[in-house]
This record gives sequence, C-alpha cells and structure tokens, in this order.
Amino acid sequence: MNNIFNNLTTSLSEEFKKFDLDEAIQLSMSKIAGYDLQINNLVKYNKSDFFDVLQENVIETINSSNIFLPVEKNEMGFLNLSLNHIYLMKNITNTQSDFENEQSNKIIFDYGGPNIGKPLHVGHMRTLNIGRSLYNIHSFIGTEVVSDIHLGDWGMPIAQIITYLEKEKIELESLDSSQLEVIYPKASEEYKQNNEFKTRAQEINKLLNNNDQELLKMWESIKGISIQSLKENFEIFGHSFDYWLGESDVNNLIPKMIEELLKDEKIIYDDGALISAEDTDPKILITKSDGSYLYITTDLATILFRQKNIGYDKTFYIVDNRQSLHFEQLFSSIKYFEFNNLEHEHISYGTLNDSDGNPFKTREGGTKPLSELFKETYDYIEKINNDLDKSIVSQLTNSVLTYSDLITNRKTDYKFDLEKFTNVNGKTGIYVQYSQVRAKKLLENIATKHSELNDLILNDVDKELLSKLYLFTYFLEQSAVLNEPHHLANYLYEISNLFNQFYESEKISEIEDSDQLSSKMYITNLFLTTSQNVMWCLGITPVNQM
RNA sequence: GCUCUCGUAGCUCAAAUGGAUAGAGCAACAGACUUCUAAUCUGUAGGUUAUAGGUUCGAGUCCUAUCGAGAGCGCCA
Repeated sequence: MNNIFNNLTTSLSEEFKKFDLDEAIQLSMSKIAGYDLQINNLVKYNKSDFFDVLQENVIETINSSNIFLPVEKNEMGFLNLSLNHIYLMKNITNTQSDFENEQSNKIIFDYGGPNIGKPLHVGHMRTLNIGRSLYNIHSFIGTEVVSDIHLGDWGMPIAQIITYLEKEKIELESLDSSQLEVIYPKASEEYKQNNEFKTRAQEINKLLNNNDQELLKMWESIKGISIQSLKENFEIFGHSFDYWLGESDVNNLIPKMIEELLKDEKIIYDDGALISAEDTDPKILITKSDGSYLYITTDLATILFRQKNIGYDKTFYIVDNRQSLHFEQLFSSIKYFEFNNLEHEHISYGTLNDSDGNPFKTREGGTKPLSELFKETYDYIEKINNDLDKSIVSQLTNSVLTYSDLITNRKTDYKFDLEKFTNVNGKTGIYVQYSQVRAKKLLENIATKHSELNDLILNDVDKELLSKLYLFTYFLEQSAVLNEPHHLANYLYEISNLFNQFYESEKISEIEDSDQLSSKMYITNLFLTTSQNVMWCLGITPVNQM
C-alpha cells in the first residue's frame, strides 16, 4: 500500500544494499518515551567495521526526508525517531487520498455464508463483522474489492425443508420467513430421527440436482422468502454484498468439472465415492458414493465460476477456525487440479461464546438468533440513556456488536460480555463513539473563532495525540497486511483516549491566543477525520449525538 | 490414535515480520464536576510470559520435550 513512509524505507533499503545487505526496513513503535518510532535493522551489524559508515548514511537519508526530526547516532544501532509535526501537517490528511494505489489487485471476500431457511444466528456475527471490516480496509487503501455472500442455498438442508413442507402439507403461498425459520430445525430433527423422512429427503435432493421443474419452483420461492428476510436483517446491521451468489449458481458446472477431472485422472473412485488422486492424509473426498455433491465440490466449482465470471487475484474466505482442514484441502486441490495459481487464503476466526465461555444458546437451548442478541444489547443501552432517539440507540447497538467483535484478535475464541462491552469506559464501542461526538460538539462551539493556521503550538498531550494521528497509516497497514482488524480497533481506542486527555487538559473554548486555538482546532479536526475513517474501516457508523 | 491451534497481571486481551525496561482495559483502592457533555480524566497496586532445555549478540515470539486447554480427522456444511 502507498503511504508517506514507504519512499523512505525503500531508499533506506538501498543504503543497506550498498553494503551487500538485503534488509527490508521496518518501522516499529518506539519503546522509549518521547519518541514515536524506531528502526532496528542496524542492530545486528553493530559489531561490523562498516557499522559507523552505514549508520551515518542511514541517518542522512532519514534526515533529508523531513518526516522525522533530526536523528541521533545510537551506539547499539537502535534509531529513535520523532515525527516532524510541521512537515506532516502539510502531507498527511488521514483521508483515503493519502493511500491512493495504482496497482490493480482484485480481491474477492467470501463471507457471511448464511443458509436459506435458517435465521442469522450469533455464529454469523464474526464472519459478517470481520468480512465487512477487511473489505472496507482493503477498499480504503485502493484495492479493488468484491464481496460475495456465498449463500447456502442448495443441498440437503433445502431438501429437508421441502420434504417437511410436503409431509405437513404446508402451502407455499402461506409461507413467510418466520415460519420458515421454525421449520428448518424441525425438518433437520425429522431427518435424523425418521428413516422414511430421510429417504424421501435424499430422493428430493437428487431430483433437485437433476433439475426437477416442480421442485425447482418450490426451491425458488423458498429462496426468495429467505433472501428477502436476510436483506431486511442486513439493513439493521448495516451489511451489504456485491454478489448474492450461492451454491446453486455453480451447481450446473459440477458435472463437467467432475468429468474432466476423471478424464485427467485427477480424481479416482474409492468405495463408490470420488476422491482426489493427490497423495494427502487424509484423502480428499470429492463426491459421495451416491454421486451427490459435498461442501468441497461446490467450493471447487465456485472457483471455476469466479475466475470466469468475476475475475480476481486473491480470494479471502472469512470462515470459522474449525473449517481449516476443508480450506487446506480446497487450496491444495485448486493447485493439484490445475485450476489456477491465484492466491486463496482462509481468514479464520475463533468461536464467539457467552460470558461464561460456553457456546451461545437461547434459554431453550437452541442456537441464538442474531436478532435476539441485538435486542438484548439495544435494551441495555436504552436503559443507560433513555433520552436518545431510537435510531441512535440502534447505531450504538451496532457499534457495540461490531467493536467488541473486532477488538479481539480474530484467531482466538472470545466471550461476549454485555455489561463489559457497553461500559462507558474502556475499549468499547460506546467509548469511541462518545469521543468523536465530543470532538464534533467542540468544533461546533468554537467554529466562529476559527482562524488560519500559521504555526503549531503544542503541549505534551497535543504532541502525543498528533503523533498518534499521524501513525494511522502504520496501523492501517498492519491490519491490511495481516488481515487483522483488531490493530485498527485498538488504535481507535488509543486516539480516542488521547483525545479525551487533550479535551480535559485545557478548556479550549477559552483560549485567547489565535495560533494556539488554531492548533487545537487543527488537532480536533484531524482526530475527527481519523476517528471516523477508522470507524468506516471497521464498519461502524459514527453517531451525531449521545 | 493422528493433525492443527492455544497457554502472558485476579479477569478479558495487546505486543506483525525475533530487538532496548512485556503493555492496555476491566475489577480493586485513592483523587478531580456551579462541565467546551464527568457516558470523562488523573494516580496507586498488580508479571519467573505453563514447565524444562536449546538456537541467537538478543526470545512472549523460533526449535525440542513435558504438562494443561480447545478444535478437526472421506460420504454434514
């Protein structure tokens, strides 16, 4: 990605190359109070005879960039850097234009993955939050991004629902989404318990795969009802997708895919089922022994569909940790079957549990619908402040559900603790929202006193805040490179906390000196811009009052 | 049984690619409101990074072993 530090680190690498050293220069957060960043690449050479010369050259290069205040030599080779606020003031805006990117790189984000007929439940929350955030982050730095919800709209679950409707003689015309949501668990239960039901469901599944017109019509209206309900839900949570493709859209590609793989002897028969001929442990099952398709069958066909109809350089699958074996097999098969050499990555995440660390359940023991979690959070916030508009409470609810999800490293399981996540203090959606509302009000209050910025007059807190704001790019890059939104989420807390210190340290509206006031205004403005852009990257909508 | 992930303060978590004295937030305790919104801020306390070895100038991070936790392992997705 483009940012103001890149040119510098590139030319610093050149300095190392002059001594035959291949070093990727890394800026890291400073460990020493009073400094902002440090460069540690020199340390490992501090016993070499060229150390002094190299260090001098490096320092000279840094100094001529103006990004930092003059750097001093360090015996060990730790270069401590302080940002040059005056220079950066003219060169950093923390808006998207700072990161304009010329490389064309297209990423497909495969996330969400709800099944039709089933309501969104808490298990969907992380893929939606992480997926949206990564989509926004990559979009923010200028990458071409495409999202695909990858609907579970085919296969056994659908067959089970249709079998149930048939058995209970439920008319399609009378069916609505809330009914559908009740039907699925019942159908799934019958499938397990009742052999007759199971046989019929498998039959229907096969008929569907063979394009039975009557059944396809039923399937289509069930899908329509389901998508409508999903879209209404997403409206509440602020999610949207570029593509609403599903397993059914690639179904017709599978027979030919299987045929060709068989012909090339990439897959072979084993106990009637088809497995990959690749030498793996465990073996990769491609179709069942009755010829019907599996998770990996559709995922493989999806690759073919996407490279033909969408085109991409990378695909990110934002899916649960527990499916890592599936993706290992999928990615390995893509190469082995010679589909393409593009980049595919499983962006895995841990399970969301309740505050006791147990899987989220309703009181009755079923999977908890996402709408229920939303309602509980909404009510909790409303109790804290019942003067607010419903729309703001709703936005705050989303902030809490999103921020608490993104503040933790995605790889580990985490506990959803309502009381903790709605706390006014601490790393919560409420706190970061409050901070930016404060900034907005402050700007409204002193707007009339605004004057041109001639010089920056900064106290210690101002400097600390300003430095942190100029480091937006650092955290953005970390989140983008590692596909980990928590770096940005934590950054949002840090700048919010520093802003609150800044706000409390001095009564800004009473400042007489116009240069000093302008400095404060500038910082407040930059904070607001940064905070709102970070929120955008995380998928949080800033509220206007609270 | 095999494979993978993880173990950091009382609790929940940071510390990307190995870098200087391991940081935050809660909770606890002590302070600051006739407010630019105190839904805030300040301070105190809290650590042998599970254990034992190893690699390195340098290890929470890499390697090996042990203990502990979780997940996955051909006809679900």
